[in-house]
Amino acid sequence: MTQRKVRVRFAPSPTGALHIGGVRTALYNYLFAKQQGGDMILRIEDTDSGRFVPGAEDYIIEALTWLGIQFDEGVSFGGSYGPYRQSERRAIYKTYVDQLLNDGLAYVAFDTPEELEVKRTEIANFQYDASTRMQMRNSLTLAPNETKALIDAGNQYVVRIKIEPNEDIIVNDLIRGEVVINSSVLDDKVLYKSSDQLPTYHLANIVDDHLMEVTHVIRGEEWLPSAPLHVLLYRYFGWTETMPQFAHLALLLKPEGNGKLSKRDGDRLGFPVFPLEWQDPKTGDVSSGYRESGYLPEAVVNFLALLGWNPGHDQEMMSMDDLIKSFDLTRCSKSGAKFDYEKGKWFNHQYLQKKDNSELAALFMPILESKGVSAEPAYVEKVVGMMKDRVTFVKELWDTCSFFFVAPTEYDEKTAKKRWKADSATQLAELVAVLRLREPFDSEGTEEEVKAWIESHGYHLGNIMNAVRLALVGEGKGPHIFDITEAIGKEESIKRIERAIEILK
RNA sequence: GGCCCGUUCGUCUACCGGUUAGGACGCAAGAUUUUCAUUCUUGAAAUGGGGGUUCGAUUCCCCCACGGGCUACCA
Repeated sequence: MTQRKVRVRFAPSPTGALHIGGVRTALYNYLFAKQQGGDMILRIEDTDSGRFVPGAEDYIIEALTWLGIQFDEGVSFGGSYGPYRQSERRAIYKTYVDQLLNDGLAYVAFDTPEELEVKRTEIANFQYDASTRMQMRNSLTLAPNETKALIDAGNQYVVRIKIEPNEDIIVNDLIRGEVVINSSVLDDKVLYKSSDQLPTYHLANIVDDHLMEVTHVIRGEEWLPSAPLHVLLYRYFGWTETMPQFAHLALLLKPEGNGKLSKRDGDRLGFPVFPLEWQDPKTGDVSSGYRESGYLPEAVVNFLALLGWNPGHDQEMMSMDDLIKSFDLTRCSKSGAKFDYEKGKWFNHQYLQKKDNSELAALFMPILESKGVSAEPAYVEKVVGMMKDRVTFVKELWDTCSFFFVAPTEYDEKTAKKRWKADSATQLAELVAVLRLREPFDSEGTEEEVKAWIESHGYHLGNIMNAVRLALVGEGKGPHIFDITEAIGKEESIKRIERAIEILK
C-alpha cells in the first residue's frame, strides 16, 4: 500500500445535541489528524430520515468550533469530495448497491418489518443469515421475474448483504490488536431501503470513507461488533488495499451505576453532558452545556483528552498544541472510563488561574451588569485578580466578591456572634478616627498604621481585624483586609464600619 | 440468550516479567493566615478470584466472576 495523506472523519448523526462522548471522539480524530499533518472531515450521517432533528447540525459545528476543533473539509467547510451530507448522496449509493446486487454479493428482500418481528418472537435467536434466508421472501428464493414484478409493482424492499458462513473475519484495530469474529454470527444486514431510497449506515459509511479517501476510522467501541461487516464490504467492493485502519475507542461511562454515559443522563447527575446548552425542538426541554455552565473550552478539551488516553508522562495540563504533539492511539485505554466530573472542575480552576485578569474581567462584566452594577473595567480587573484563585468558575465570582461592588446590607449571624465582641463597637469607633486621618489609603501603608495603632493600645489584633472584616464584607470571608479597604476607598470603608457599629451595637 | 471487548487506589491512569506498585482528582491531617479560600507538607487508599508458564508475575496463557458494548428497514 502506498503512503497516503492521513484523512480522518467525524461523522455524527444529526439526531440531537452532540454529547460529550461524541466530542471526545471528534477531539481524538482531530488530534490524530493534526499530528499526522492530515485532514479532518465533517460528514453528516443523516440516512435515517425519521430521526432527523433540525438544528442538530448547526449545534455540532458550533460546539466543536467553540472547543477549537477545526475541520479542513466537510459540511459548511467545503472540499472537493462532497457532498458531505449523506442524504445528498443518494445517487452515489444506488450505484454501489446495484454493483453488489449484480455481483451476487447482495440480494433483494421483501420481508416486512412486521413479518420479521413475528419471526423474532417465534424463533429464539432468529437471525436473517445463511441459515434462514432460503426460507424468506427474497430474490434468492423467488424467481428473477417474480422479484422484478414485485419491485415494478411498487412493493417496498430492502437490499441485504449476503454473508457466507464459517469464516473468521479479522479486524485489525489500532487500539485492540486483532479482533476475530466468525462470519456465522453476523447477519445479512440491510444495506439499503427502498422506502426512503437511502442506504443504512453500514453501506453509506464504507462507500463514503472510500470515496473520501479516509485512511483512519476512529470511532466509538459500539461499532466494534459491526466492524467485521465493514471489512467484508471493503472486500466485496474490491477496496481492501485502501481500507482504512480502525481504532475503536472505549466508551465514556456514567460516573456511578452502570452503562455508558448517555444523553438522557444530562442534568439528572448534576453535570452537563453536552458541550453547549441544548433545547430539544420537540419537547422544549433544555439541557445544560459546558459553555453555559462557565467552562473554559481549553479546560474541557484538556479534561476530555485525558479521559481514556494518557500522554505517558505526569504532566496533566496540556494545551491543544501539546495534545497534538503527544497524542498516540496506542496509548488509549481499552476499558471504559467513568466520567469524573470533579476532575473536570479542577481543570477549569487551573485554566481560570492561567487566564489574564483582563480576559476574566471581560467575562465577569456581563454578570455584574445583570446584578445592576456598573464598574470600571480597571476596577473589575483588580478585583478579579485578587479573587480568581478561590473560584472554579467565573460565575462564582459574584458570590465571593460582591462586597467589592455593593456594601453588605446584613451581617452573617454566626460570624457576627463569633467575631463581634463586647468592645468591638468602641474600638472600631476609635479606628474610624485613625482611618479618617490616614492618607494615602493604600493597602500596605494603612495596614502598617493600623497595626501600630492596635499595638499601642494593647488591643487584640485578631479581634479588631475580624470585626472590621465583618463590617466590610458582612461575612467572615474574603481577601486581605487592607486590599479591600484600598479597593473600595476610604470613604466607603469608613461608611461600612460606622454602619456596622450602628447596627451591631 | 448469543457474540465481541474489557478488569491496577473511590475516580482517571502509569508500570508493556524483577518497582517500597508511581502520578492526578477527591478525601483526611498538619503548616501558613486577622477570616474564608488559595498554597505547601504529610497520610489513608489498588493489581477481581482460581489455575497454569517462569527462578520470578500487575505484566504471558486458560477458566470463572464481574463490568461494558452489540444483537433494528438507528447511527
